[in-house]
Amino acid sequence: MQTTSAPLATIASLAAHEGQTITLRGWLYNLRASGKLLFPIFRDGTGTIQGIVPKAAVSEEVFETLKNLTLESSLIVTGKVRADARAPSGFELDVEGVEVIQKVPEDTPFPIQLKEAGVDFLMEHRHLWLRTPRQSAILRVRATIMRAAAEYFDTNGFTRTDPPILTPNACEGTSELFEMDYFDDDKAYLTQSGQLYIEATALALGKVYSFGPTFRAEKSKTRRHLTEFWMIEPEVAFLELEGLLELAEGFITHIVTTVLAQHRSDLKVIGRDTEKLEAVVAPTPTTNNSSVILSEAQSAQSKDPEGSGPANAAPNLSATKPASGAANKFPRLSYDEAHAMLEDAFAKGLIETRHKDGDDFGSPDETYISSQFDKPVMIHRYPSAIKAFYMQPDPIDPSRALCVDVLAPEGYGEIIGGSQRVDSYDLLKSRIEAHDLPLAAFQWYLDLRKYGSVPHSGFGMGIERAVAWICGLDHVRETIPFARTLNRIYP
RNA sequence: UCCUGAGUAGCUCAAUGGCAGAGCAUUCGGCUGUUAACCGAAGGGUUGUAGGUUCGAGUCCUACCUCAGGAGCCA
Repeated sequence: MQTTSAPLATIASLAAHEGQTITLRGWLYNLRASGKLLFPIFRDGTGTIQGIVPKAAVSEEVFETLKNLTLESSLIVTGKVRADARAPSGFELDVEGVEVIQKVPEDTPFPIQLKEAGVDFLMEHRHLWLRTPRQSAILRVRATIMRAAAEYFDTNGFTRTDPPILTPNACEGTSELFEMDYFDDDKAYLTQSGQLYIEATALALGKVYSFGPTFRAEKSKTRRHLTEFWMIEPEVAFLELEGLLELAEGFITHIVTTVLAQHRSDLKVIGRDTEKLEAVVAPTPTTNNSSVILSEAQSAQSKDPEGSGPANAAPNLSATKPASGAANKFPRLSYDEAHAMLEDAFAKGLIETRHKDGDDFGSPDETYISSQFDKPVMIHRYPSAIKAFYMQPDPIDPSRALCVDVLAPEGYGEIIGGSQRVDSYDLLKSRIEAHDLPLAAFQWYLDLRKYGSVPHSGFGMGIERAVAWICGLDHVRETIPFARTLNRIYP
């Protein structure tokens, strides 16, 4: 077998090798046989292609080797690339030679079947499940989402400053944190957010972001929760809430645009309806929709360039607009407007439980609200009482926090949570005390308000929820190579 | 922590309280254009665990274990 004489190629690049004899290195994904004609399907990590092996066209050895080969055996195959209308990808491989690297034993066949399988079984075999085309496609899209997210900040003047993963204590209690011994008598906790630390780096560097894993020991068992997940968090000095909303719009728009540009075929394998994603990044039409008018009024305020003081002097934020110049506005609702929408829906019998004014929104509430729009919806100014201690009160109504939750469309729920931060030393100190948090542990955080405090804002986006939404998945466990959930830490 | 549901062949699932079954996978045989191929045959079982009711339990009862979906909480 002269399998190494032909040039190496990947399946994804076969269109460029039509008519040539090439070598592929990969695995046997499936095998069909029809008498003296074999149809092996090869995969190599970049895609799959069907090979054609007529008994009369190859040596007895090659035919028998392939005929008896087991699924997921590793191999090197040589063949000629030929366009064929019958092939899903448009190309087939006329096999000329094959070299088996390792044959999967017949008595221990590859456990992941092409037919249906249950969640428990698949998760128990996650290390092998990853080989299936759909799972591979999801991981490729995830990689692009992570790259595009970092790229958006990298090209807009942000400096990446990653916070520690081991932290001395919680920012909001320790019950949701993973605890571990830290030498002698100390305890350490796995971070649940780098926010407090990047507030410090933002005041050092202006515009910063962090990107890394975070951990929550919440006993949540839902399609939206992992105990270990990745979060990307920007934090910007001299940025107020309205600017933060624009930042989130530009950020999400860039990510979705990039995925649509680079992963059409992967999204097709995953089964994603890309029209829903096109709608997200479509330039905002001028309409009479009240929430759009509201958002334009607000952004007009915040865009006032040298206007009302240092608070609006966020540097270069115009650079975060889409390069095309076309504005992509997401609908914006205040907490009160969202509550009114839910009241209306309850009155019409569209939701089962009535939302109580002053309470946070539940999952069914978020699902209803986001289903009213084809773009992500931004809900701002929640009651301070149900939000974190570090959120700046709205000067117009101090009972409201200058915060925002971004809900993904199609019922995917919250993917971004952010706020303008308290910048007054005295207010922050009283908030820490009111929340019964240990003042000593927050001394460094209070220092940030003592030495040149400025208005500043930031948000965090959970990568897995964003991937689940963009890929149209029904559970975040498929968005990360090895999901960590309440009941599973294997493999 | 609470609510709901599910555990039967390697996988996905059937089985009125009365003989433990099918499809896929595996093995063997057939088929020169198959698209999760198809056709024929074979092997494959401590019905999650421990008790209980009954002439008889996969099926009914109790406890426990495991998993799933949801609530709360969050990204």
